[in-house]
Amino acid sequence: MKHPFSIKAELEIQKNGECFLTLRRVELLRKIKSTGSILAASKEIRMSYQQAWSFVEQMNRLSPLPVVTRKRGGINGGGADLTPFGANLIDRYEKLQALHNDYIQKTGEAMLFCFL
Amino acid sequence: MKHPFSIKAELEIQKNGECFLTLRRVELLRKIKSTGSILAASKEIRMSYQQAWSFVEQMNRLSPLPVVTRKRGGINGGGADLTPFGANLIDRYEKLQALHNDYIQKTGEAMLFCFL
DNA sequence: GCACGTTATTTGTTTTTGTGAATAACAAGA
DNA sequence: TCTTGTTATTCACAAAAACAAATAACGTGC
Repeated sequence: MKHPFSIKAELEIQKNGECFLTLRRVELLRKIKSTGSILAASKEIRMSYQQAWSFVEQMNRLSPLPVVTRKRGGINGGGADLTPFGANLIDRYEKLQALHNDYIQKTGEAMLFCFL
Repeated sequence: MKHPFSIKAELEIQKNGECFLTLRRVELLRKIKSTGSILAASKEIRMSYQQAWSFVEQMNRLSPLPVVTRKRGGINGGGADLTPFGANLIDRYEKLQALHNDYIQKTGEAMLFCFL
């Protein structure tokens, strides 16, 4: 039997105080990788295309190297994909997130103690 | 310091998915303790009284024990103060926050690596 | 009873944020 | 040239959150 309290802490990577990477954005990147399209990715994770596009735009702008490559027109109307740098990025983020979850889970007990 | 990237992660304590405690709320609680008034506290941290009041209301509602005691009317028109439980709460939160900041600082390096 | 200052509550406005729809731009292939 | 499906862009609307102001409720001291 546990108390109904829990601790949440989402990682956010910033550049100059501007948001660069979050869990939601990594989710988007993962879908872009698997679908090859910003439009398809946004639909799958229930995000408006415009927001998905602006996230990609912002990440590319803040990043020292491009995260997503995009092309329009062509064989299938165009598409998008991750750069190797972008793929590396989500790997690192997910590992860090996993470590962080463990940490929160463990140290959070000390806090949640007082609710028993 | 080299690259302009940084990692942020704010602790949020929830009950049944509802927000119970955040850094901002602890800040409010601290000011309530020092001023003895929700109104004065809200002014000092530049938060509207209504928001401060609703935060206090929500925290008290979610907490197993009251966090803030309030009275209206009386000698100085009324006032508010922390319960011992509430005071204990901000102590724990701040310690946890400090530990967490250390952790983020340390493990974040592994992530920020790839921006060099 | 009246003044005082805070809590408590309501109402309307503003600001922010996200969304949906519509459209242009694009480049390959038929 | 025409079709196709995506990226890129704009605009108006919707939903949510924050805010300001006004007002009632309260209890102590005068």
